[in-house]
Amino acid sequence: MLPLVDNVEACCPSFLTSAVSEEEAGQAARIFKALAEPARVRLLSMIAAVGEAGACVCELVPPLDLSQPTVSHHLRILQDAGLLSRERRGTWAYYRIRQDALAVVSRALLV
Amino acid sequence: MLPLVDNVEACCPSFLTSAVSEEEAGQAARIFKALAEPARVRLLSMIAAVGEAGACVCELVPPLDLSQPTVSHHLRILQDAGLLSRERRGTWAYYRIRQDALAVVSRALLV
DNA sequence: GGGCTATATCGACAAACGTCGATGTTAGGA
DNA sequence: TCCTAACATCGACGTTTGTCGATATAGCCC
Repeated sequence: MLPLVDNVEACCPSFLTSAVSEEEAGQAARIFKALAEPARVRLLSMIAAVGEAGACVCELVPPLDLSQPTVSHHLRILQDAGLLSRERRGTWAYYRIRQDALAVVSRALLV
Repeated sequence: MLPLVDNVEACCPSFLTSAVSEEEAGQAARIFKALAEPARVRLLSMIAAVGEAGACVCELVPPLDLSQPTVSHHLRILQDAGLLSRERRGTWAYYRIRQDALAVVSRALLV
């Protein structure tokens, strides 16, 4: 699936200066929807905390009190939204924050 | 209902510097949930666009293709999240953006 | 190849959510 | 006081979503 945020400039202009179009609102809402779940906020936070090294799924499952399939499900949603990138190293999968994507969302909220 | 964002300093420290607690994640997620709907993004955008004057419900219903009760429902969710303030003037209800609340959310997303 | 480990996908189910029409509430005007 | 207008709440319905156990896939090692 195509990430919702793949280009810093293309998406989500500040919707506080002038009314956004129906399409822009839909794109913004889909990104916010990815963030609209405590488990996903914690995942994003934990992954951001380890920085460029990336966090593997095996580190992320225990802190959350959720099954491994559920954690994989949430990671996929964050990745589909363009907020995470995924990299395989051997048997493990490492997730990293896409800071540019978060910057876009952050900027969209400012006047 | 108590707004989720009623104090700029109290809520939502940046969750990108270090892992947030379970409770902080829940608070952040509830705010993002309020934004996780195209109709609500458009409402927020339209209300922000008119500035301090505030927007009355009668102006907000026609552009969205939704019934008046549904629009009232969305406005309530945004207000409960602390993103909007409401004021009655005669028969009309005027909604305004709470910029400080949006600033909190925006800052939480930055490194 | 066979077995083991890490992760992803599938199918199902309950809970949450968006939507509407109908109705309630509040305020202004005749 | 009665009527009308603006907005909010209620009750119901279909859809979406989070969750799990079971299963599939991918990759390492013996």
